[in-house]
Amino acid sequence: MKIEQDQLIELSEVFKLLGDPTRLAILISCMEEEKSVGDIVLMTQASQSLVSHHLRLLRGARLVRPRRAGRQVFYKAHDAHISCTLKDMIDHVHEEDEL
Amino acid sequence: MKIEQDQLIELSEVFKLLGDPTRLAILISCMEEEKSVGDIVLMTQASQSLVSHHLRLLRGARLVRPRRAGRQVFYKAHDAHISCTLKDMIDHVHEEDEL
DNA sequence: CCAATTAATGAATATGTATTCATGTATTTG
DNA sequence: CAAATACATGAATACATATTCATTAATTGG
Repeated sequence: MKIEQDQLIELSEVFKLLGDPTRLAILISCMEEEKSVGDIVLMTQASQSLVSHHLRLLRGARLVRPRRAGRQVFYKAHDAHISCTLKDMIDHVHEEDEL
Repeated sequence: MKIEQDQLIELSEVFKLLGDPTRLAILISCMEEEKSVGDIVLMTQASQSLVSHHLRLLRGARLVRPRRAGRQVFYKAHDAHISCTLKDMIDHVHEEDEL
């Protein structure tokens, strides 16, 4: 397995973003359908401010993308590949429980 | 996508481990074949101590497994699923470069 | 325009963690 | 057994980052 230094860092930065439970929950919550920030706040039980901060990071890494609709902003997982990888790993975690 | 709180945390802890470039490099370096700690030190250009510390974390999460042979200890990626996910994402990073 | 709602931001803090340095442990060889 | 090699560990430090609090910006409805 070969990998350049740049790519290594790039990759680890994505993992780092997925490595916080709150942020991971946020990403998962808008993996299948668009969710408003308010929705995400409710689902994750995190403060509005914290959710916004995390969303900014996820946006910055292009892991989610925003769509403004009136005063609400809807977020959705940006990349299908990320979604699939996530689903795979979630399934993996589920399987482990069944052993 | 449903996921329990426990699993969310478990999953984010795995990502957190992959989220450090040095540790990710270490894991990648022993993804296909066993590598001694010394080999890993050479490949990653990190200090022996740092490599050992990271290996302990990776061991703790069962991401790698050790095998002692004389004075050397060989490490290898523990789980095929992790390896596959990693390969997928590395391939993904490669593809992005070609766009 | 004003008030209300929804989201984003900046600064401050508290906590976590990557890295180093010095040292300790296991194993082999002479 | 002594010395050398290969790896692990603990404490200390430096750095990063998650979270909160207070405030600001954007948008809509009255």
